[in-house]
Amino acid sequence: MARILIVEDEPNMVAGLRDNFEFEGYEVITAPDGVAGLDRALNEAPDLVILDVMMPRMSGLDVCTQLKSKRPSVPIIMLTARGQEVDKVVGLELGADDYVTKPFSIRELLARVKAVLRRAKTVPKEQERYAFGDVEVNLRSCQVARAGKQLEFSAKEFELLKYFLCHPGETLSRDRLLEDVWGYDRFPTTRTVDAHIVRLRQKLEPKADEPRFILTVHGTGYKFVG
Amino acid sequence: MARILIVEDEPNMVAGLRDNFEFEGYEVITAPDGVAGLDRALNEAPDLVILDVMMPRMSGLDVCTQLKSKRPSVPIIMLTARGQEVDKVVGLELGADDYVTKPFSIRELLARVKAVLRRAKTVPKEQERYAFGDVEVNLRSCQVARAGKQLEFSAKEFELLKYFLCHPGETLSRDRLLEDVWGYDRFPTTRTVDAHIVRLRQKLEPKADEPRFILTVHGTGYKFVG
DNA sequence: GGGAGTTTTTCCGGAACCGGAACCATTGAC
DNA sequence: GTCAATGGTTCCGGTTCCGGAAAAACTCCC
Repeated sequence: MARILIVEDEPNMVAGLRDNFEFEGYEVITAPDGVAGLDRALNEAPDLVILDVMMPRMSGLDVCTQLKSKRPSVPIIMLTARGQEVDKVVGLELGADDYVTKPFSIRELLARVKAVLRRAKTVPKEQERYAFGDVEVNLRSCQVARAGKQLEFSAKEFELLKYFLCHPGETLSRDRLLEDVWGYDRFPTTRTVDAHIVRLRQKLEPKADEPRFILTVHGTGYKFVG
Repeated sequence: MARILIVEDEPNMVAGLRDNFEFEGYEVITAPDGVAGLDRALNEAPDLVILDVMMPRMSGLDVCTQLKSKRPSVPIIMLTARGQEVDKVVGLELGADDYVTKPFSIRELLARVKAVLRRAKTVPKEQERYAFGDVEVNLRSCQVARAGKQLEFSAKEFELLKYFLCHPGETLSRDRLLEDVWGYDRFPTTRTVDAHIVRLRQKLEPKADEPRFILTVHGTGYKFVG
C-alpha cells in the first residue's frame, strides 16, 4: 500500500491522522515541521505528502515549492486553516495537487488522498531530458535551450511544452490541454490555448509560420512531433 | 450533440441551466424530483446526468446509487449546497463522476460537463488500436500510419474511419453514416458520404480503384472488412 | 499602491475543410 | 446489348477554423 508523509506540527492532529490512515492500510511517516518534512520527503520516497501550511521553521508553501522543484511527480495535498483563501490558491499554483480546509472531515481527506493517488498512478513516468531539432529541454531544472542558448519560458508555457513532450505524436484537443495543463479548477474559455501555441512556436520553431514540431490538426487540436 | 438530464426541483435553476446548455448545443431533458429523474434516466438514455442532492421524494444520493447500479456507465455530476462536505464525499463514493458546490459559476459547470463527457467518451485501452493491411490506427491519439509512415487525416475523415473500424463487416447505409458520423437527420440524400469515402480509399487502399477494405455494397451502402 | 511581466480575450484576414452539384463510369436487370 | 439506376470523381462556394497581433485583465513583486 502507499506510503504517506504527514507534515504537521500539532501532535493531536498527527495522531488522529495516523490512526485513520493506518486503519485504511496506508503506511504513515510524519514530520513536525517544514525542514524535517522536506528532508523526509526527499529521502524516504513517500507516495504522497500531506502538508500543513502553517508550521514552525519553514511554511508549507515553501516546502511545497522546494519539493516540487526536486521531485515534481510527488503528489501534495495542502491543509489550510479556514479563511486562508489566498493560501489555497497559492498552494495550487505552487504545484500542490489538492487542498483541504480545516476543519475537515477525515472522510473527505481520505477520499481526496485516494483520488490524488489514483490520478498520480495514471500519469506516465516522464523522462527528464528531451531534445528535438536544435532544442534541448530539461524538465527537472525547467530549462529550455535552443542551439545551446538558454531561453526564457513562463510557467504556463513550460507546462504546455512539457505536456507536448510527454505525449509525442498524439493529437491533443484544446479541451484536453485545458483540463490537463491548465488544471481542474480554472476555466479559461476561448482561444487561450492558441495564444500559448503561438508563443511556443515563436520560441521553438525555425520558421514560426511553417511549424515543424508543433503541428495544427485542423478541427481537432494540436500535435507534437519530435 | 449530447443529451443531458437535469434533475433539480428549483424551477429558476432548471430554467437557467436549460438556457445555457441549449445555447451550447446540448439537448436538455429535465425532471423535478428524484423519482421522476431516475425514471427518465433509465428510459431516455441521457449521455450525462446532473443531479441535485437535496430534492423532494428521493434524494440525489439515492438516485445516484440506484442509477449507477443499473447504468454504471452513465456519468453523473452532483450539485451540493455549500457546507454539505459530507455529501460531497458520499457522492463521490457512491460513484458520481464529479460534484459542483452551489453557488457555482455556469462556466465552471459547463467546463466540468465537457470534461466528464470527454473522459467518458475516450475509448477503452484494449480497443484503441486497429490494424488492417499495412495500415495502423490509434483511436486515442488520432494517428493513422501506412507502412510505418504517418498519414494526415482531417477530423471528418478520421471520424468516418473510426466508425468503420468499430463496425467491421456491417453493411452501413449512407443514411446511417450521415446520422451517426455527421449527426444529420437529413432526408434528402447527398453525395457527401461518397466524397469522403473516396478520400479514405485514396489514402488507405493499395489500389484506390479496386478497394479491398472499404467495399461498396451496391444499392445499400458501404462495408469495412479488416 | 504602482509597475512589470504574464495570461487571457478580442478581432480580423486568410487558410482549410465540408457539402453539394455536376458530370462521368459502372453496375445490374431485362 | 441496352438502359436506367447507382456509384465515383472533380470542382467550387460557403462556412468554419486557425494564426497573429494587440489590447485588456490579472498577478506578482516591490
